[in-house]
Amino acid sequence: MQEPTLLLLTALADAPRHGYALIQEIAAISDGRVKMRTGTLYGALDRLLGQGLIEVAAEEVVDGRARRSYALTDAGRGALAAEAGRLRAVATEAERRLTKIRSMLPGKAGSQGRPAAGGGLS
Amino acid sequence: MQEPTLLLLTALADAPRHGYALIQEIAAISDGRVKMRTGTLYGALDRLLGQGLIEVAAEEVVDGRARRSYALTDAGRGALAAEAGRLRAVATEAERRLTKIRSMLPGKAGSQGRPAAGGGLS
DNA sequence: CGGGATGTGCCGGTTGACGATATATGTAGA
DNA sequence: TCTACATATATCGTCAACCGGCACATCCCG
Repeated sequence: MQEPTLLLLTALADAPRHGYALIQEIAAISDGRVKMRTGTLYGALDRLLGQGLIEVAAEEVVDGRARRSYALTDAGRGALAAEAGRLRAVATEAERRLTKIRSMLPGKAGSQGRPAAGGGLS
Repeated sequence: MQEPTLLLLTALADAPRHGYALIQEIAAISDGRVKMRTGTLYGALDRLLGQGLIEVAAEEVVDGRARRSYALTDAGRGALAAEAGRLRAVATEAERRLTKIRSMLPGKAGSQGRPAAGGGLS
């Protein structure tokens, strides 16, 4: 799962939303850094519908415009929770390693350079 | 940046490593869930070399086998730190939203359903 | 009447991940 | 000895996903 997809599921995590609202919500979540295009959005929406991670929550007409709302399914909630946990673990591990190397003085770091790789993440 | 690439940079974050060691390190980091193939590895390595995020740290011959070690550049460290921070923020936000919806009792959750989306992430 | 916001949808290009495959040496077991 | 496996690097073609761009339609404001 890539970041746009993660952002999309995150934007749906607390309430059902329709496509255009998702674009704005994702911009808000990412502090304006990610401006998802409609090509990405509707492609991902179709894919996630096919995977059963989201479902169509409502199809209404507001001011003459069709508006289709999407919601997370239980599978989608599970997938999002698993993905978020995994990514946060990797991110934490990356930050831990970056911090560690900064705390080591330059020159002859041999013995402490490679701390037992296994089991680091739970 | 996708997850395999993130894992690759993470595996290089505390010490230089050569290709085959990276595959094992990534398996360890991900608790055995990610078994990176050589196709993915060397493709990503070439790409990251081109982007200046990693560099060749050593080229030696051990037991008749060529062994090329890679290390993170300063740019690579910066990119990894930025990426890890961003992903952790999104993951945390996803978990916050998932938790929130679970804490709400069914029926008439209208007023608290949509808390000002902006600024949530710093 | 024009432009911008709202709203959904498709198409083609590019990138990156992946499985398969090739090559080569050292080590352990049948 | 011969075979299989771990170590080690590298290339190829395919496929999924993201992305920019475009098209279409309605509403509001100037």
